[in-house]
Amino acid sequence: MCPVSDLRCVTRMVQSWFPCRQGSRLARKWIMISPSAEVAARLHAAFDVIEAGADPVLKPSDRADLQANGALPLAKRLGRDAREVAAEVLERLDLAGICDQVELSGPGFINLTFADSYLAEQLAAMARDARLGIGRAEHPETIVVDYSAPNVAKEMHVGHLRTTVIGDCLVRILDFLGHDVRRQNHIGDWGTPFGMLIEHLIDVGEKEAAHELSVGDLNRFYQAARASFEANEDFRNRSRRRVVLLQSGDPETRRLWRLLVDESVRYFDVVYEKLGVLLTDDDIVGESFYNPMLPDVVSDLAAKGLLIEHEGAKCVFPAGFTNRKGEPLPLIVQKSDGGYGYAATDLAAIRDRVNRIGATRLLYVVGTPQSQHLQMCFAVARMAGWLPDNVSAVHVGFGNVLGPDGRMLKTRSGESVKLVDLLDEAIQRAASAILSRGEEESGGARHIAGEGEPALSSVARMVGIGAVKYADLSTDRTRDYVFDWDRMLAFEGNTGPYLQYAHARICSIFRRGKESFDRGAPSAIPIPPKLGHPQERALGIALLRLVDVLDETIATYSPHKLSTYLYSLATTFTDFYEHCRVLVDDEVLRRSRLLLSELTARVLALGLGLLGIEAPERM
RNA sequence: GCCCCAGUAGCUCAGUGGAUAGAGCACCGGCCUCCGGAGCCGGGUGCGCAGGUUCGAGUCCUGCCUGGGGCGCCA
Repeated sequence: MCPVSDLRCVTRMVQSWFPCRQGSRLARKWIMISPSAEVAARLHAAFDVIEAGADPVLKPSDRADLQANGALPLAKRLGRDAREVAAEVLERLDLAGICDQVELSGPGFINLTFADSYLAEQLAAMARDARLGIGRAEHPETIVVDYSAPNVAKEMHVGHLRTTVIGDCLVRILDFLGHDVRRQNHIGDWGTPFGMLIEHLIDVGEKEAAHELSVGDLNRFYQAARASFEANEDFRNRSRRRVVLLQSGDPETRRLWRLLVDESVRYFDVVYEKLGVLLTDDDIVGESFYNPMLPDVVSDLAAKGLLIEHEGAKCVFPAGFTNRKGEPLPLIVQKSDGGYGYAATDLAAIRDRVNRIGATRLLYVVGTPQSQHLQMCFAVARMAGWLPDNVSAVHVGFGNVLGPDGRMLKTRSGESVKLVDLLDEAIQRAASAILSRGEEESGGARHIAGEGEPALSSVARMVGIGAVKYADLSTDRTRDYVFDWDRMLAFEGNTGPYLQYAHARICSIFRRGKESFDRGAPSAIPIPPKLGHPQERALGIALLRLVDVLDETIATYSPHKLSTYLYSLATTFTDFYEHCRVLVDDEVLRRSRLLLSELTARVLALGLGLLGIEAPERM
């Protein structure tokens, strides 16, 4: 199996592209800008002389720009003095033109300070590149991302928020890094509930049912079906017969089923559109798609001798899973009544994704409660040979969305919150936040007021949806997080609106200075910026971390690492902005600072874009 | 009972085995004639508990405590 760190191709590429004294290999189709990776490559070379493959343990430092701690563990292994080993590394270390200070400190730390000229050149190169120095993967993978997965004829609720937002973010980043990303929306469009739903559809009338479903009144439809099922013996019998008809392919039943699916999908599209995610109808590969493959899944498992019949059910017992009595825990593939469990569908999906799609990596953006189920499916798929060693499967799990009371977010009446209601409230709250800022002396709405009502509603949508997404993507996905309107919509702190505002303010500097830039194109002023002030230098270094941050973000599928970086970049820019006036008379200095400002805006716009958040130029 | 996840400042959260654990919010006191206040400076006995590994532990290991979740035919 590929380790997760395989996606850390970015750093590895840099290391292989910038080896010592092999500058000719720089002539590549695209560039990759990462000063720390450059330094790492040279440190590796120096450490290799002492012990091949020794890790320099390079980190950002508060005592210099970078620090290499690798001499300490290496000295320990060799039974030598750490300062002595570090000194030997320094003798072999060639950082000419890159660092102008390299010093040995403490018990064996190596502190490294970049030469301003090097940083300035790297920033100019970053500005020249439409992709801001982010290269494409040398060996692109085909990566399936399974996310969102709502159920037909059931409301999309707050529980679908995280999978959809996180999954979409990972898709955007992987795609940007040059991988072949395949979105898979595994909707719940099959199973016994459809007998009940189709019978209810018949009772209500097709036209009325289609209307209810397409406008998003899914809860009422589902609950009414459920109520009939529980209250009415005749309805129950009809429903059961209908399930049999559906599974046997009865044309009229299939037509009614298709009606349910199509109307639901139409509604999902409305929600996706509002949320601003990439998912389209082409990404829908529902459970029904795998239905014809299930018998083959079972027979193949049987042929491989993995299937064990237990209490009438056909099961596989992967090693390492036990139940509450300590007995082996089965993955039930076929139920005792002959029906297929969802495990069978998941196994069929793995086979399909590996064989038909040709995936080398499978990501499942699914809540942590499903962890055991997915691990069992992966284990069985490996036993069956459906998941070869060169294909990895990863559960990208996430925690719950909690209300202010610290419990799962619910409405006052205790129902789950409709996702579409939540999004509408976000947009409405954003609009009033923007308007109330406009009433203050120098606040925001007047800056877009001239563009009329559509501009306000457009910005409100970007800010409101962005706030919800950012709140979700700015904390470690494995933890639960508390949903708090006031905090996520604040223009201060680590929030979406703050970052959007930072971006808009930089755009404002350009407007005032009668300057402009194109966020998706090479800069018009790709000059090496002056880094004489500490704040200019700090901003430059922050900008040059972008590639490393994306690398770290995708290595653990943790969007919050990108969020944290963007926030720190914005605060670093604020410090620069306070100390270094951009629109000065000195033309050289003005262009230099405009370049730093432009790069910051472009990094913010790109980073927010990768999170699935839009960055308006005015707000 | 077994397994998984989480526990860091009053609150919400960062924190690659490295040197003195950081932000934001809230609170108090000062400051700023300035590109849209994105403000600035000062004010804190915080890593659930106890062991262990290590030159070095918020981070790794073991046990416990607390909270959430999962544990055979729903998906």
